[in-house]
Amino acid sequence: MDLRSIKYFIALANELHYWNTAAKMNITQSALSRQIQSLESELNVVLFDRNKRNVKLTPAGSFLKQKWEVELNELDFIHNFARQIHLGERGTIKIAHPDSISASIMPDLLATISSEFPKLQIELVQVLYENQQAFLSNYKIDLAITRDTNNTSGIKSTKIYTDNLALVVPEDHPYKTIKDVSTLSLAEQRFILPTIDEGSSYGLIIQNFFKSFDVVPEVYLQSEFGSTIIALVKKHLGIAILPDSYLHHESTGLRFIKLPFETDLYINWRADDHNPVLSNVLNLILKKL
Amino acid sequence: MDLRSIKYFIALANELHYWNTAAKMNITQSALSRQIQSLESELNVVLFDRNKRNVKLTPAGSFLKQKWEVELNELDFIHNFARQIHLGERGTIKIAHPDSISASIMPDLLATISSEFPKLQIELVQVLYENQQAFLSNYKIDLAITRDTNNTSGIKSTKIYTDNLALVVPEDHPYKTIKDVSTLSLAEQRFILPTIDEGSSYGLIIQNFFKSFDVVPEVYLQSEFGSTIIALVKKHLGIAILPDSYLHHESTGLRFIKLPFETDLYINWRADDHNPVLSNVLNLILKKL
DNA sequence: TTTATTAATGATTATTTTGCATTAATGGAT
DNA sequence: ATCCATTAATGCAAAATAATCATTAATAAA
Repeated sequence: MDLRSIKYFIALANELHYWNTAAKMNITQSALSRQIQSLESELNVVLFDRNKRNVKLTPAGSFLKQKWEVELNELDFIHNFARQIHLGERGTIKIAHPDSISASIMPDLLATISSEFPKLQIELVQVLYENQQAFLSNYKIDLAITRDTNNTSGIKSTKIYTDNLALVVPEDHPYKTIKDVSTLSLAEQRFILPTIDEGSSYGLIIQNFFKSFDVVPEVYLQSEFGSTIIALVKKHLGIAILPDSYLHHESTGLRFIKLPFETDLYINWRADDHNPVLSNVLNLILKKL
Repeated sequence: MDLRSIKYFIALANELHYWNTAAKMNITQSALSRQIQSLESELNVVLFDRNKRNVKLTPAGSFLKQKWEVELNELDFIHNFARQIHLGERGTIKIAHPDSISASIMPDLLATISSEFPKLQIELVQVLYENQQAFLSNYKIDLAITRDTNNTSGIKSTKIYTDNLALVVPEDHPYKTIKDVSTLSLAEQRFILPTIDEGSSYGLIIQNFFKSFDVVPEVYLQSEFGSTIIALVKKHLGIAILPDSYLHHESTGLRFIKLPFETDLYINWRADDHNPVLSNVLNLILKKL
């Protein structure tokens, strides 16, 4: 049963006149007549009471007109919706991102995405470093923003941002600029550092910093979460090394001393993910870069 | 867009294999492939992610599968329902009937109809005599049971029942049988009679009764509704003449004296009404007669 | 590297739909 | 009553659409 013939039927049910309806539908009266006939024979329902002069809906026809109008509308809506999904304008995307950028580049990024695709639902997730890759592979997240490149096959990565490392100290700390930092004084500091995983390139950069001063830091506290680290520094429990982007967080009572070491931000996604939502968002991010 | 191709789509979405699906649907793989392609191009939505080896639903395809399954079910239900209406098994019929038969032949009639067409909805209406014809013509009722034949063009009538008139008196009334009734005593009675309309054949019969006794009755109360009349007779406010079928009503405290005058029952319907529900019901009634 | 599997596609055939011309029924006008 | 205009159905030919068969091309597995 063709939806087109149902549309013809509804038009005829409104006009109750074959010639007029056929004209409106841009077909001949003959074609319309046969369309209705085939509908009737397919349904085994007489739709119109008609003689050579008059056309009138039967009770069954009147019932079907009512119902079909609703159904056609519904289908129309569904098809439009599907088209939006196809175009990547609808749907959901789950993005994991590190805490450090939640106040700096994330707000910009989200604003851009949602102004370009206002119907898109974005879910933000904080995922522990060790789980990120698995979550991506298992479709628990669609996009991961990380400070490490991903070497897994099936996952693609691109660098999207670079920021400096900064030494984070309380406002009353003797370190005012980079020039105050020396091997001697560094060795006396107590450090609060992120949990550094084996082979993490982010961890490597931090190690490089210490190596450049030929110091092995006293690390007495570790946390995965930057906001925790910041709170601890504020309470004079130590000093920290964090990406510069934390400056965007609430940072009164703290001093960020920019260091000549850079840390990169990458986005990671499944190479074989053809979800149009993802490619749209990806394109947008890469275009903005 | 053909519903058949949507069914193919759903089958393929379940199988995710063209050859198997084509076999199940009794078409060739080539035909199925082209059906899906034409669906996709008509919708402007890619339904499956596929290469020469694998078939997988796209997000839009998966959405459509869900939605279309529901819609197809709905349509199926609608079409079946329409078929039943067509066959006159479903739908509604509105029947007007006089009060007098609501306890005698109506229950039988309704039982017959609803056992034959259990899905039929029957609406019973009490319509004032003067409105009956107009209501029928204006499609407010489909079937009118009356005590008068209908002379309007476009309305068909058939007699379905005949019953006797009866004199209705309180149990303690001196009239015990027809033999007690005389011109002299009749003239002393106070009568409660139905509102008698100009040209009503039912009214004519009642007039004939009085004429046969050469009496002009004292009518001091008139009511359209038999049950009201009966209540009044019970309270000794007068005596009445009613169709015998009122005997089936609650009638303790009353005596029905059968009179040698008959009143007929007719059914009336629109001559041009092709509603299958009506013709079914009509056939049933006429067959039972 | 070879083989088996499998979706797509070109060419042909079959089916369905359409348009044109005509027919037959019917309501209204004379 | 009769004729006329209107209008839905229909026979036939043409056009459009869909199906089949045979083949191709990609690819996962042996």
